[in-house]
Amino acid sequence: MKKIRVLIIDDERAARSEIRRLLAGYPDIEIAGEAVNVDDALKMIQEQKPELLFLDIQMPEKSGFDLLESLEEVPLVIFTTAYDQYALKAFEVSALDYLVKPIREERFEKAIIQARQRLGKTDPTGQIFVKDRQQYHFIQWSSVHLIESMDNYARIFFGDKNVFLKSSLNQLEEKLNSTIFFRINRAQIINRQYIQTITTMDGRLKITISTGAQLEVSERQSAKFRQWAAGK
DNA sequence: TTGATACAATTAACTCGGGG
DNA sequence: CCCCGAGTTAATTGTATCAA
Repeated sequence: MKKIRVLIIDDERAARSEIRRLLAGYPDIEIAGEAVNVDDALKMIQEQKPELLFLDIQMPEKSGFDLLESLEEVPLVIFTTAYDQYALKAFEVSALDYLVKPIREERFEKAIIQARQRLGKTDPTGQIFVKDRQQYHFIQWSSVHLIESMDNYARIFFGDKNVFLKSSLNQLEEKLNSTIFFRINRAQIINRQYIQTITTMDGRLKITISTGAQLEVSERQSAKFRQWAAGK
């Protein structure tokens, strides 16, 4: 069985060893390391590429949220916090799970089971963590149907929401899985899994995505799009 | 020192028309 | 359907500026 590699991030020694102790009962989980602050965690994540984080939210200097925001690829996250669930709800974060300290064993097991399930489902696109105004979002790339350029930023549409990301379309295009995402013109990237209909009006391709939005593919990209669509 | 904002320069992408 | 060229548009990047 493939082991799940986890990283424990907490400024308090006691909290880290508590998680270590709880994890001892799970042979399929391997502790890739411990970090005591966000900067250390950043380094370790880049080196170790853990699949799961146990992340404390409140830490001196930078918070757990700050850490996630600065990551290009965000692993699964189980927040560990002294806040109660209701206080956390205020953040509107939809994490894999929250564990409120002190952590009960049954509760911990539940979280682990969820993590196993999520890791079992292969999600090829991964997720990002974005703050938009007062809201934090975990965004699965697979849930993103449209990305539009807005000045130097990108507006990412997912579900019925959208957020700004401090990144240009070019940068996103490079990093995104090109088998799923396609640049239909210089201002828009679409997720091809959300394409509903493709029509052609005097040579121009028009795509309707599942939100009902009608998008025009530029002439140049139309040619590439045909190739790409044929490629699969 | 950082971060946000503004503007100008660059350049890729765009449209349109004309031919294979 | 595809390619080419000329002229236009706008996304992106770099530089400057100002506030915290």
